[in-house]
Amino acid sequence: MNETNLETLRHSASHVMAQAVQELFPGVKLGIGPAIENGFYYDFDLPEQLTPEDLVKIEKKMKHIIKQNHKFERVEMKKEEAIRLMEEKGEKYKVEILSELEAEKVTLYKNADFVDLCRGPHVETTGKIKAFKVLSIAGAYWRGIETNPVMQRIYGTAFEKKEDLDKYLENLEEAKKRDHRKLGKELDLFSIHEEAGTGFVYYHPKGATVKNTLENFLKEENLKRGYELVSIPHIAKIDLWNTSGHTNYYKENMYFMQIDEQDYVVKPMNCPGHILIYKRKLTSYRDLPVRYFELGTVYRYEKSGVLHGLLRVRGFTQDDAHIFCRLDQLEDEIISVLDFIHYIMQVFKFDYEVKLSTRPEKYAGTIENWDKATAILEKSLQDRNVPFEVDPGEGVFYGPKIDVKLKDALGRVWQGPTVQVDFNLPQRFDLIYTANDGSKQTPVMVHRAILGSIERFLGALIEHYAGAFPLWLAPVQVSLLPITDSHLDYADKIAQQLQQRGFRVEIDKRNEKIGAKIRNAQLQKIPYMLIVGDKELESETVSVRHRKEGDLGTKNIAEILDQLCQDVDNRA
RNA sequence: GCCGGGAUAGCUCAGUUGGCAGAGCAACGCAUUCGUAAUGCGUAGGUCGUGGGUUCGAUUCCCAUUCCCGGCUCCA
Repeated sequence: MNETNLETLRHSASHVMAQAVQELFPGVKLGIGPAIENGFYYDFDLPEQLTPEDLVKIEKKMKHIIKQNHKFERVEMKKEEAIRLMEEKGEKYKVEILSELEAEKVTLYKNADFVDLCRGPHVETTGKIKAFKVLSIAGAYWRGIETNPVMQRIYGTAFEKKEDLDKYLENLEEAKKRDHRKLGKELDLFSIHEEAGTGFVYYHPKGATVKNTLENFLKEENLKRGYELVSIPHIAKIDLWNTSGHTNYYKENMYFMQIDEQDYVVKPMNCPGHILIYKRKLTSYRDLPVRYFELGTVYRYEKSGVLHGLLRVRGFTQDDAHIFCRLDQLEDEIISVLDFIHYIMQVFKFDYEVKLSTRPEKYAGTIENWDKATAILEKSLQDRNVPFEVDPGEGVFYGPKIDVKLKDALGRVWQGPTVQVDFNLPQRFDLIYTANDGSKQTPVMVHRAILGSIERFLGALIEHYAGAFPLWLAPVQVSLLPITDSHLDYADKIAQQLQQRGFRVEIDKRNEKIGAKIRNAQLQKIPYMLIVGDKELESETVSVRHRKEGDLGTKNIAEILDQLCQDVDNRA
């Protein structure tokens, strides 16, 4: 079944659901019921609050309707006539939609006694809907506008075949198991504390190890590519943010404080800081491009309801860089950022999709510059044979951008790297460089982040790997499992040898049987377990067990070190 | 921020129609010294998220508040 048909099927299912709800709860007012990416929903205005039990009833009723195999009939009528019909039925939301339609004639779809305003198309009969499930209830503003009344939205999904539905439901289960908040607790990675403030992350030793490993990796990769490390304070006087314009268009997200009758801001972004560093001296055209990199921690106030584990927080660290260059250098810079992104993404085995966002209605700078920059972004993508889609008008007001969406092991999509051209800040801060003719010119600025926020990326990584980090990232890389207490000294000796080579090692010294120690190490998703008993002690070896491959047999120290080094090098 | 649901031991959860608070895992102790996913016995652990109210008595009912969960809106 192709996508259009699946959409039709799901949309038809949403009609059936609305019909079921209407039969079960007379007096319900209908909102809208579209097909969405993984299913469909329908919004209802109901005096009583729906419960999970109601969902079961609704699903039953739907099955009944489907069994009766009603025909979906297309009815065309004049708009006024349709408005009258919906007014009679008391469907005020439908009337609202209809009166905003410009067409003279509208279509309605009818199955049995149920009529709904709808563009269609639909499957021929309700009986065509075979594999479906009602999933959940949630509140949703009418037409998505915050000031509108809240409706009850019921989500469901439908597939052509039962196998597809089952697979989807299994996928949902798998996603639940991989939830980074659950794994974060189970693997002792991080916590968020009520008394310290929601949205602020505390990394435990293991989580901090992963974060630190990621950060070191990024630093090295940035240095390799000609970026220079900078570092800026977390607080700056409000004047800086007045110049940058943030106090204007970003103030809802900023933390303010007053000290000695001076207003200060906790930085929500790093760019103004990097700009001050650029401005410390006169820059020659020969010095460009200047590339400043920082693991910059920023603080942004986010509405309480949007916070979500590591994925949406109030304090986070960006792998942020700002490139100051001449317009004629822009293309090369963009291309090398694209290569950089590609390299990093394949390290983590993420597939990705690319979007090019163009000029929005409100914008800073000249149209000529916008067109030039957009053309350069486009050309760079073509140059590297990166397939991309254009998101018209989705650029930031200060310049066009390239957004990269990561696809994880379950096929879910995450916001990833971003590359943004900026004409606005160089002007606001009067950035200049001296051109070869001695004139003062304004450089172009590029904002880019590869991982985006370390917090969000780490959250995505946990789910991508289901908590089983590859060896180079694993907080504990090797667990030594002595068979009995008499092997503790030997385990210590091996551990020291591995530690000296830079590996993160742990010894399970508990008075437990080997089965229990293995189980614990497996649950902690530790890549390598080294079992040591009498045999190993005598022969100066270890028994190697890999968390995925199981028993790998006996190896001597040189062999296991070799294997570990290989895995780290391959980032396997 | 908005709508709805929640908060009980370190973790996962049960429970009280208002009357001394429960299990498994983890921790600790003792025994056991064991070969590839859980050895046995015992000990300790709680202002039942926080603040008010109703009541002879509140973990339970009511109100407020904080935080969490599912969405909406917004976003890295």
